[in-house]
Amino acid sequence: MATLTNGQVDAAVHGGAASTNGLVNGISHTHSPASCATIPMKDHDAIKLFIGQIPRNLDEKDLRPLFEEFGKIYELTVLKDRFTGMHKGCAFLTYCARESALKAQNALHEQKTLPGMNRPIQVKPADSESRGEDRKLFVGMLNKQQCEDDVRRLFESFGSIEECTILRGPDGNSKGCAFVKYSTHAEAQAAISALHGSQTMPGASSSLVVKFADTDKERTIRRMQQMAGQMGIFNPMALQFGAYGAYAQVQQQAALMASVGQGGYLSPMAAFAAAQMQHMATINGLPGAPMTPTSGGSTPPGITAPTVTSIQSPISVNGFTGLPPPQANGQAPAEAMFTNGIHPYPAQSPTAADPLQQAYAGVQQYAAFPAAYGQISQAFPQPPPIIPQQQREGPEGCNLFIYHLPQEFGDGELMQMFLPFGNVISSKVFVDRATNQSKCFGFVSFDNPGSAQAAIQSMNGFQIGMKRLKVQLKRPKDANRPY
DNA sequence: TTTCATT
Repeated sequence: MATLTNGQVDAAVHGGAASTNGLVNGISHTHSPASCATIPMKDHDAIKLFIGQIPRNLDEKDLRPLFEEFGKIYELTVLKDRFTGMHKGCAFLTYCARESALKAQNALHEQKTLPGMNRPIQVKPADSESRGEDRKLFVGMLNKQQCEDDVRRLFESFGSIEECTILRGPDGNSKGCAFVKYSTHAEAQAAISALHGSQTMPGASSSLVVKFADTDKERTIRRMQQMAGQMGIFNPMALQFGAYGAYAQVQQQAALMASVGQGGYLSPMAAFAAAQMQHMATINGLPGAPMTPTSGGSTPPGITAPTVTSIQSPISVNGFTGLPPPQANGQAPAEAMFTNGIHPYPAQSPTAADPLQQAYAGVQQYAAFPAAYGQISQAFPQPPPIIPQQQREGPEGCNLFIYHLPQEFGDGELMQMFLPFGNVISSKVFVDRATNQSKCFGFVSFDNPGSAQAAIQSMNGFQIGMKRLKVQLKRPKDANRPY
Protein backbone atom coordinates (compact mmCIF):
# COMPACT_ATOMS: atom_id res chain seq x y z
CA MET A 1 0.00 0.00 0.00
CA ALA A 2 1.47 3.26 -1.07
CA THR A 3 1.80 5.97 1.48
CA LEU A 4 0.83 9.45 0.50
CA THR A 5 3.32 12.17 0.98
CA ASN A 6 2.18 15.40 2.49
CA GLY A 7 2.44 16.96 -0.88
CA GLN A 8 0.12 14.42 -2.40
CA VAL A 9 -2.47 14.81 0.27
CA ASP A 10 -2.23 18.51 -0.07
CA ALA A 11 -2.60 18.38 -3.79
CA ALA A 12 -5.51 16.04 -3.61
CA VAL A 13 -7.34 18.23 -1.17
CA HIS A 14 -6.62 21.42 -2.97
CA GLY A 15 -7.16 19.91 -6.34
CA GLY A 16 -10.73 19.22 -5.37
CA ALA A 17 -11.25 22.75 -4.28
CA ALA A 18 -9.56 24.16 -7.29
CA SER A 19 -11.70 22.26 -9.73
CA THR A 20 -14.82 23.81 -8.28
CA ASN A 21 -13.32 27.14 -9.13
CA GLY A 22 -12.88 26.03 -12.67
CA LEU A 23 -9.15 26.23 -12.27
CA VAL A 24 -8.30 22.72 -13.23
CA ASN A 25 -8.87 22.06 -16.84
CA GLY A 26 -10.95 19.07 -17.64
CA ILE A 27 -10.97 17.38 -14.27
CA SER A 28 -14.39 16.07 -13.62
CA HIS A 29 -13.62 13.04 -11.51
CA THR A 30 -12.91 13.21 -7.85
CA HIS A 31 -9.39 12.57 -6.81
CA SER A 32 -7.95 9.12 -6.65
CA PRO A 33 -4.59 8.70 -4.97
CA ALA A 34 -3.66 5.99 -7.40
CA SER A 35 -4.13 8.15 -10.46
CA CYS A 36 -3.03 11.53 -9.32
CA ALA A 37 -1.19 12.25 -12.52
CA THR A 38 -4.07 14.42 -13.67
CA ILE A 39 -4.23 16.33 -10.41
CA PRO A 40 -1.95 19.31 -10.26
CA MET A 41 0.79 18.87 -7.76
CA LYS A 42 2.63 21.58 -6.07
CA ASP A 43 5.99 21.59 -4.44
CA HIS A 44 5.88 21.10 -0.71
CA ASP A 45 7.72 24.40 -0.45
CA ALA A 46 5.56 26.19 -2.97
CA ILE A 47 4.97 29.87 -2.36
CA LYS A 48 1.60 31.48 -2.36
CA LEU A 49 1.88 34.79 -4.11
CA PHE A 50 -0.16 37.86 -3.53
CA ILE A 51 -0.99 39.71 -6.74
CA GLY A 52 -1.94 43.34 -6.38
CA GLN A 53 -2.94 46.22 -8.62
CA ILE A 54 -5.17 44.14 -10.81
CA PRO A 55 -7.82 45.98 -12.80
CA ARG A 56 -11.20 45.03 -11.45
CA ASN A 57 -12.47 43.93 -14.79
CA LEU A 58 -9.97 41.08 -15.05
CA ASP A 59 -10.93 37.75 -13.63
CA GLU A 60 -9.10 34.43 -13.32
CA LYS A 61 -9.38 33.53 -16.96
CA ASP A 62 -7.95 36.87 -18.02
CA LEU A 63 -5.08 36.67 -15.57
CA ARG A 64 -4.12 33.09 -16.20
CA PRO A 65 -2.30 33.70 -19.49
CA LEU A 66 -0.24 36.44 -17.93
CA PHE A 67 1.08 34.13 -15.26
CA GLU A 68 1.17 30.82 -17.06
CA GLU A 69 4.31 31.69 -18.93
CA PHE A 70 6.28 31.26 -15.72
CA GLY A 71 5.02 27.80 -15.02
CA LYS A 72 2.06 25.61 -14.33
CA ILE A 73 -0.48 27.25 -12.10
CA TYR A 74 -1.73 25.27 -9.14
CA GLU A 75 -4.30 27.76 -7.98
CA LEU A 76 -5.34 31.25 -8.90
CA THR A 77 -8.05 33.06 -7.02
CA VAL A 78 -9.23 36.60 -7.44
CA LEU A 79 -10.30 38.05 -4.12
CA LYS A 80 -13.89 39.14 -3.99
CA ASP A 81 -15.99 40.84 -1.40
CA ARG A 82 -17.86 38.19 0.46
CA PHE A 83 -21.17 40.03 0.36
CA THR A 84 -21.11 41.98 -2.83
CA GLY A 85 -18.89 39.74 -4.89
CA MET A 86 -16.98 42.83 -5.83
CA HIS A 87 -13.52 42.27 -7.24
CA LYS A 88 -11.02 43.50 -4.70
CA GLY A 89 -8.31 44.23 -7.19
CA CYS A 90 -6.00 41.52 -5.99
CA ALA A 91 -5.53 37.76 -6.14
CA PHE A 92 -3.66 34.79 -4.74
CA LEU A 93 -1.55 32.70 -7.02
CA THR A 94 0.19 29.45 -6.28
CA TYR A 95 2.38 27.76 -8.86
CA CYS A 96 2.99 24.08 -8.80
CA ALA A 97 6.69 24.80 -8.65
CA ARG A 98 8.34 27.08 -6.18
CA GLU A 99 10.71 28.11 -8.91
CA SER A 100 7.85 29.46 -11.04
CA ALA A 101 6.76 31.73 -8.24
CA LEU A 102 10.23 33.17 -7.90
CA LYS A 103 10.46 33.68 -11.63
CA ALA A 104 7.11 35.39 -11.80
CA GLN A 105 7.95 37.63 -8.88
CA ASN A 106 11.24 38.64 -10.47
CA ALA A 107 9.74 39.26 -13.86
CA LEU A 108 6.53 41.00 -12.84
CA HIS A 109 6.69 42.62 -9.43
CA GLU A 110 6.53 46.36 -9.99
CA GLN A 111 7.69 45.73 -13.55
CA LYS A 112 4.58 46.61 -15.47
CA THR A 113 1.33 48.38 -14.93
CA LEU A 114 -1.90 46.78 -15.98
CA PRO A 115 -4.32 48.90 -18.01
CA GLY A 116 -6.20 51.40 -15.94
CA MET A 117 -3.97 51.12 -12.90
CA ASN A 118 -1.75 53.91 -11.76
CA ARG A 119 0.60 51.70 -9.83
CA PRO A 120 2.60 48.73 -11.09
CA ILE A 121 1.49 45.18 -10.50
CA GLN A 122 2.49 43.59 -7.21
CA VAL A 123 3.73 40.03 -7.17
CA LYS A 124 5.10 38.89 -3.85
CA PRO A 125 4.64 36.23 -1.24
CA ALA A 126 1.27 36.54 0.49
CA ASP A 127 1.18 37.72 4.06
CA SER A 128 0.23 34.22 5.08
CA GLU A 129 3.60 33.03 3.81
CA SER A 130 5.78 35.22 5.94
CA ARG A 131 3.94 37.60 8.24
CA GLY A 132 6.29 40.43 7.54
CA GLU A 133 4.88 43.07 9.83
CA ASP A 134 7.61 42.95 12.41
CA ARG A 135 10.32 43.67 9.88
CA LYS A 136 8.63 46.37 7.96
CA LEU A 137 9.44 49.95 8.73
CA PHE A 138 7.57 53.14 8.20
CA VAL A 139 9.85 55.96 7.22
CA GLY A 140 8.51 59.45 7.63
CA MET A 141 9.74 62.97 7.10
CA LEU A 142 11.47 62.19 3.86
CA ASN A 143 12.15 64.82 1.30
CA LYS A 144 9.45 64.61 -1.37
CA GLN A 145 12.14 64.50 -4.04
CA GLN A 146 13.71 61.32 -2.67
CA CYS A 147 13.01 58.22 -4.70
CA GLU A 148 13.12 54.52 -3.89
CA ASP A 149 16.80 54.30 -4.64
CA ASP A 150 17.63 57.18 -2.33
CA VAL A 151 15.80 55.49 0.50
CA ARG A 152 17.37 52.17 -0.34
CA ARG A 153 20.84 53.69 -0.13
CA LEU A 154 19.99 55.14 3.23
CA PHE A 155 18.85 51.81 4.62
CA GLU A 156 20.90 49.19 2.82
CA SER A 157 23.78 49.05 5.27
CA PHE A 158 21.56 47.66 8.03
CA GLY A 159 20.42 44.54 6.28
CA SER A 160 18.94 43.11 3.15
CA ILE A 161 15.98 45.08 1.92
CA GLU A 162 13.14 43.02 0.53
CA GLU A 163 10.93 45.88 -0.33
CA CYS A 164 11.20 49.61 -0.52
CA THR A 165 8.24 51.73 -1.50
CA ILE A 166 7.72 55.44 -1.47
CA LEU A 167 4.13 56.34 -0.73
CA ARG A 168 2.72 58.41 -3.51
CA GLY A 169 -0.48 60.19 -4.24
CA PRO A 170 -2.49 59.48 -7.36
CA ASP A 171 -0.47 62.08 -9.22
CA GLY A 172 2.71 60.19 -8.44
CA ASN A 173 4.01 62.79 -6.03
CA SER A 174 5.77 61.46 -2.99
CA LYS A 175 3.93 61.81 0.29
CA GLY A 176 7.25 62.13 2.01
CA CYS A 177 7.16 58.71 3.56
CA ALA A 178 8.01 55.16 2.66
CA PHE A 179 7.92 51.54 3.69
CA VAL A 180 11.11 49.54 3.96
CA LYS A 181 10.97 45.82 4.58
CA TYR A 182 14.04 43.95 5.78
CA SER A 183 14.44 40.23 5.79
CA THR A 184 14.68 40.09 9.56
CA HIS A 185 13.33 41.88 12.56
CA ALA A 186 16.84 42.47 13.88
CA GLU A 187 17.88 44.31 10.74
CA ALA A 188 14.84 46.51 10.98
CA GLN A 189 15.57 47.21 14.61
CA ALA A 190 19.14 48.15 13.76
CA ALA A 191 17.94 50.61 11.15
CA ILE A 192 15.60 52.23 13.66
CA SER A 193 18.38 52.62 16.20
CA ALA A 194 20.74 54.13 13.69
CA LEU A 195 18.43 56.31 11.65
CA HIS A 196 15.43 57.44 13.64
CA GLY A 197 15.80 61.14 14.31
CA SER A 198 19.35 61.01 12.99
CA GLN A 199 18.94 63.72 10.40
CA THR A 200 16.53 66.19 8.92
CA MET A 201 15.91 66.02 5.20
CA PRO A 202 16.00 69.31 3.33
CA GLY A 203 12.50 70.66 3.24
CA ALA A 204 11.17 68.32 5.92
CA SER A 205 9.57 69.86 8.95
CA SER A 206 11.26 67.60 11.44
CA SER A 207 13.85 64.88 11.71
CA LEU A 208 13.64 61.54 9.97
CA VAL A 209 11.10 59.12 11.41
CA VAL A 210 11.96 55.43 11.34
CA LYS A 211 9.65 53.05 13.13
CA PHE A 212 7.86 49.77 12.66
CA ALA A 213 4.94 50.13 10.31
CA ASP A 214 1.45 49.95 11.69
CA THR A 215 0.05 46.53 12.21
CA ASP A 216 -3.20 45.61 10.56
CA LYS A 217 -5.03 46.32 13.74
CA GLU A 218 -3.48 49.71 14.14
CA ARG A 219 -4.36 50.51 10.58
CA THR A 220 -7.92 49.49 11.17
CA ILE A 221 -8.17 51.68 14.20
CA ARG A 222 -6.63 54.52 12.32
CA ARG A 223 -9.18 54.15 9.60
CA MET A 224 -12.01 54.14 12.00
CA GLN A 225 -10.73 57.31 13.51
CA GLN A 226 -10.48 58.92 10.14
CA MET A 227 -13.90 57.71 9.32
CA ALA A 228 -15.35 59.12 12.49
CA GLY A 229 -13.81 62.40 11.50
CA GLN A 230 -15.18 62.07 8.00
CA MET A 231 -18.67 61.21 8.96
CA GLY A 232 -19.57 64.82 9.13
CA ILE A 233 -19.28 64.92 5.39
CA PHE A 234 -20.20 61.38 4.68
CA ASN A 235 -23.22 62.01 2.52
CA PRO A 236 -21.61 63.69 -0.44
CA MET A 237 -19.17 60.85 -0.56
CA ALA A 238 -21.90 58.27 -0.72
CA LEU A 239 -23.49 60.18 -3.55
CA GLN A 240 -20.25 60.48 -5.37
CA PHE A 241 -19.67 56.76 -5.20
CA GLY A 242 -23.13 56.04 -6.46
CA ALA A 243 -25.52 53.60 -4.96
CA TYR A 244 -23.52 50.48 -5.47
CA GLY A 245 -20.31 52.05 -4.32
CA ALA A 246 -21.97 53.37 -1.24
CA TYR A 247 -23.33 49.98 -0.41
CA ALA A 248 -20.02 48.29 -0.96
CA GLN A 249 -18.37 50.88 1.17
CA VAL A 250 -20.76 50.35 4.00
CA GLN A 251 -20.23 46.64 3.77
CA GLN A 252 -16.53 47.02 3.88
CA GLN A 253 -16.46 49.45 6.72
CA ALA A 254 -18.96 47.51 8.71
CA ALA A 255 -16.98 44.35 8.29
CA LEU A 256 -13.90 46.25 9.19
CA MET A 257 -15.34 47.53 12.38
CA ALA A 258 -16.81 44.22 13.29
CA SER A 259 -13.39 42.71 12.95
CA VAL A 260 -11.58 45.14 15.14
CA GLY A 261 -12.88 44.17 18.51
CA GLN A 262 -11.52 40.92 19.74
CA GLY A 263 -13.99 38.24 20.59
CA GLY A 264 -16.65 40.00 18.65
CA TYR A 265 -16.80 42.83 21.12
CA LEU A 266 -17.97 46.05 19.63
CA SER A 267 -17.45 49.19 21.57
CA PRO A 268 -20.42 51.50 21.78
CA MET A 269 -18.38 53.80 19.66
CA ALA A 270 -17.87 51.28 16.90
CA ALA A 271 -21.44 50.13 17.15
CA PHE A 272 -22.56 53.66 16.73
CA ALA A 273 -20.33 54.24 13.78
CA ALA A 274 -21.53 51.06 12.17
CA ALA A 275 -25.13 51.92 12.86
CA GLN A 276 -24.52 55.27 11.35
CA MET A 277 -23.26 53.79 8.17
CA GLN A 278 -26.06 51.34 7.92
CA HIS A 279 -28.31 54.26 8.32
CA MET A 280 -26.55 56.04 5.51
CA ALA A 281 -27.05 53.04 3.31
CA THR A 282 -30.68 52.89 4.25
CA ILE A 283 -31.49 56.43 3.38
CA ASN A 284 -29.81 55.91 0.08
CA GLY A 285 -32.33 53.23 -0.61
CA LEU A 286 -30.00 50.35 0.04
CA PRO A 287 -30.21 47.47 2.43
CA GLY A 288 -28.31 47.85 5.64
CA ALA A 289 -25.17 45.91 6.17
CA PRO A 290 -25.70 42.49 7.66
CA MET A 291 -24.15 43.26 10.98
CA THR A 292 -26.26 44.39 13.78
CA PRO A 293 -25.27 44.61 17.39
CA THR A 294 -26.28 48.21 17.63
CA SER A 295 -27.59 49.73 20.73
CA GLY A 296 -29.45 52.83 19.81
CA GLY A 297 -31.83 51.54 17.20
CA SER A 298 -34.79 51.18 19.50
CA THR A 299 -37.35 53.76 20.43
CA PRO A 300 -36.69 57.02 18.72
CA PRO A 301 -37.25 60.08 20.77
CA GLY A 302 -39.53 62.61 19.20
CA ILE A 303 -37.34 64.93 17.28
CA THR A 304 -38.14 67.42 14.66
CA ALA A 305 -36.71 66.16 11.46
CA PRO A 306 -35.03 68.66 9.23
CA THR A 307 -35.93 68.57 5.61
CA VAL A 308 -35.19 65.46 3.64
CA THR A 309 -33.62 67.47 0.92
CA SER A 310 -30.75 68.03 3.24
CA ILE A 311 -29.89 64.39 2.80
CA GLN A 312 -29.10 64.97 -0.81
CA SER A 313 -26.99 68.00 -0.25
CA PRO A 314 -23.65 68.29 1.42
CA ILE A 315 -25.41 70.24 4.10
CA SER A 316 -26.65 67.25 5.90
CA VAL A 317 -28.36 66.79 9.17
CA ASN A 318 -26.09 63.88 9.44
CA GLY A 319 -23.33 66.35 9.33
CA PHE A 320 -23.19 66.36 13.06
CA THR A 321 -22.82 62.68 13.41
CA GLY A 322 -19.32 62.47 14.60
CA LEU A 323 -18.75 60.93 17.93
CA PRO A 324 -18.64 62.81 21.16
CA PRO A 325 -15.24 62.71 22.76
CA PRO A 326 -15.02 60.57 25.81
CA GLN A 327 -12.97 63.10 27.65
CA ALA A 328 -13.08 66.79 27.83
CA ASN A 329 -10.02 68.85 28.56
CA GLY A 330 -8.08 67.67 25.58
CA GLN A 331 -6.85 64.46 27.08
CA ALA A 332 -6.12 62.41 24.03
CA PRO A 333 -9.70 61.90 23.01
CA ALA A 334 -8.69 60.16 19.84
CA GLU A 335 -6.86 57.46 21.65
CA ALA A 336 -9.64 56.92 24.08
CA MET A 337 -12.21 57.04 21.38
CA PHE A 338 -11.87 53.52 20.18
CA THR A 339 -11.34 51.53 23.22
CA ASN A 340 -12.41 48.25 21.74
CA GLY A 341 -9.69 45.71 21.71
CA ILE A 342 -7.42 48.05 23.58
CA HIS A 343 -8.92 48.70 26.93
CA PRO A 344 -11.76 46.72 28.34
CA TYR A 345 -14.69 48.71 29.46
CA PRO A 346 -14.66 49.39 33.18
CA ALA A 347 -16.28 46.46 34.88
CA GLN A 348 -16.94 48.25 38.11
CA SER A 349 -19.99 50.39 38.12
CA PRO A 350 -18.67 53.66 36.84
CA THR A 351 -19.62 56.86 38.50
CA ALA A 352 -21.27 59.65 36.66
CA ALA A 353 -17.98 61.49 36.78
CA ASP A 354 -16.22 58.71 34.92
CA PRO A 355 -15.39 60.09 31.50
CA LEU A 356 -15.78 56.77 29.78
CA GLN A 357 -19.15 56.31 31.33
CA GLN A 358 -20.14 59.74 30.19
CA ALA A 359 -18.94 59.02 26.72
CA TYR A 360 -21.01 55.89 26.69
CA ALA A 361 -24.06 57.79 27.77
CA GLY A 362 -23.36 60.34 25.10
CA VAL A 363 -23.12 57.68 22.46
CA GLN A 364 -26.35 56.08 23.47
CA GLN A 365 -28.09 59.36 23.23
CA TYR A 366 -26.51 60.08 19.93
CA ALA A 367 -27.10 56.69 18.52
CA ALA A 368 -30.80 57.21 18.88
CA PHE A 369 -30.82 60.10 16.50
CA PRO A 370 -29.75 58.65 13.22
CA ALA A 371 -32.12 55.75 13.71
CA ALA A 372 -34.93 58.06 14.59
CA TYR A 373 -34.19 60.27 11.71
CA GLY A 374 -34.04 57.37 9.33
CA GLN A 375 -37.52 56.27 10.33
CA ILE A 376 -38.96 59.69 10.17
CA SER A 377 -37.49 60.44 6.82
CA GLN A 378 -38.90 57.27 5.39
CA ALA A 379 -42.30 57.85 6.90
CA PHE A 380 -42.55 61.42 5.70
CA PRO A 381 -40.99 62.01 2.33
CA GLN A 382 -41.99 65.63 2.83
CA PRO A 383 -41.31 66.21 6.48
CA PRO A 384 -42.81 69.14 8.30
CA PRO A 385 -40.89 72.36 7.91
CA ILE A 386 -38.77 73.53 10.77
CA ILE A 387 -40.67 75.91 12.92
CA PRO A 388 -38.57 79.01 13.21
CA GLN A 389 -37.61 79.49 16.77
CA GLN A 390 -37.35 82.84 18.37
CA GLN A 391 -33.97 83.63 19.77
CA ARG A 392 -33.89 83.19 23.47
CA GLU A 393 -31.00 83.33 25.77
CA GLY A 394 -31.01 81.14 28.83
CA PRO A 395 -30.00 82.06 32.35
CA GLU A 396 -26.36 82.55 33.06
CA GLY A 397 -24.44 79.30 32.85
CA CYS A 398 -26.85 77.91 30.29
CA ASN A 399 -25.47 79.56 27.18
CA LEU A 400 -22.66 78.07 25.18
CA PHE A 401 -20.26 79.51 22.70
CA ILE A 402 -19.25 77.00 20.03
CA TYR A 403 -16.37 77.55 17.69
CA HIS A 404 -14.93 75.55 14.78
CA LEU A 405 -18.25 74.42 13.48
CA PRO A 406 -18.27 72.82 10.04
CA GLN A 407 -18.96 75.35 7.37
CA GLU A 408 -22.17 73.57 6.40
CA PHE A 409 -23.73 73.75 9.83
CA GLY A 410 -26.76 75.92 10.20
CA ASP A 411 -28.96 76.58 13.22
CA GLY A 412 -30.74 73.27 12.76
CA GLU A 413 -27.61 71.18 12.70
CA LEU A 414 -26.25 73.03 15.66
CA MET A 415 -29.38 72.31 17.62
CA GLN A 416 -29.32 68.66 16.58
CA MET A 417 -25.83 68.37 17.85
CA PHE A 418 -26.71 69.63 21.30
CA LEU A 419 -30.17 68.19 21.77
CA PRO A 420 -28.82 65.06 23.43
CA PHE A 421 -27.68 67.09 26.37
CA GLY A 422 -30.91 68.75 27.25
CA ASN A 423 -33.59 71.17 26.24
CA VAL A 424 -32.15 73.50 23.67
CA ILE A 425 -34.06 76.75 23.79
CA SER A 426 -32.12 78.37 21.00
CA SER A 427 -29.31 77.75 18.59
CA LYS A 428 -27.73 80.28 16.32
CA VAL A 429 -24.94 79.99 13.81
CA PHE A 430 -23.41 83.30 12.90
CA VAL A 431 -23.50 84.14 9.26
CA ASP A 432 -21.48 86.61 7.30
CA ARG A 433 -23.93 89.16 6.03
CA ALA A 434 -22.04 89.78 2.81
CA THR A 435 -21.51 86.20 1.71
CA ASN A 436 -24.28 84.45 3.63
CA GLN A 437 -21.65 81.94 4.72
CA SER A 438 -21.39 80.58 8.19
CA LYS A 439 -18.69 82.13 10.28
CA CYS A 440 -18.23 78.71 11.84
CA PHE A 441 -19.26 79.75 15.29
CA GLY A 442 -22.50 80.04 17.11
CA PHE A 443 -24.41 79.93 20.36
CA VAL A 444 -26.61 77.35 21.97
CA SER A 445 -28.80 77.95 24.99
CA PHE A 446 -30.17 75.36 27.35
CA ASP A 447 -32.79 75.84 29.99
CA ASN A 448 -30.50 74.71 32.76
CA PRO A 449 -26.79 74.85 33.59
CA GLY A 450 -26.48 71.09 34.03
CA SER A 451 -27.25 70.48 30.37
CA ALA A 452 -24.75 73.13 29.39
CA GLN A 453 -22.06 71.51 31.48
CA ALA A 454 -22.85 68.09 30.10
CA ALA A 455 -22.59 69.48 26.60
CA ILE A 456 -19.25 71.06 27.33
CA GLN A 457 -18.01 67.88 28.88
CA SER A 458 -18.90 65.80 25.85
CA MET A 459 -18.58 68.16 22.95
CA ASN A 460 -15.60 70.32 23.73
CA GLY A 461 -12.74 68.99 21.65
CA PHE A 462 -15.12 66.86 19.60
CA GLN A 463 -13.45 66.22 16.29
CA ILE A 464 -15.38 66.90 13.10
CA GLY A 465 -13.35 66.45 9.99
CA MET A 466 -10.07 68.17 10.57
CA LYS A 467 -11.33 70.48 13.27
CA ARG A 468 -12.14 70.13 16.91
CA LEU A 469 -15.08 71.94 18.37
CA LYS A 470 -14.47 74.48 21.03
CA VAL A 471 -17.40 74.52 23.42
CA GLN A 472 -17.43 76.82 26.38
CA LEU A 473 -19.78 78.95 28.39
CA LYS A 474 -20.72 82.14 26.71
CA ARG A 475 -19.23 85.07 28.51
CA PRO A 476 -21.81 87.04 30.42
CA LYS A 477 -22.42 90.35 28.78
CA ASP A 478 -20.86 92.28 31.60
CA ALA A 479 -17.81 90.11 31.92
CA ASN A 480 -14.46 91.23 30.69
CA ARG A 481 -15.52 94.80 30.88
CA PRO A 482 -12.57 96.63 32.29
CA TYR A 483 -14.37 99.89 32.88
C1' DT B 1 3.89 61.26 7.64
C1' DT B 2 0.83 54.55 7.67
C1' DT B 3 -0.12 51.91 1.32
C1' DC B 4 -4.05 49.00 -2.25
C1' DA B 5 -5.84 44.93 -1.89
C1' DT B 6 -4.10 39.49 2.10
C1' DT B 7 -8.95 34.27 0.99
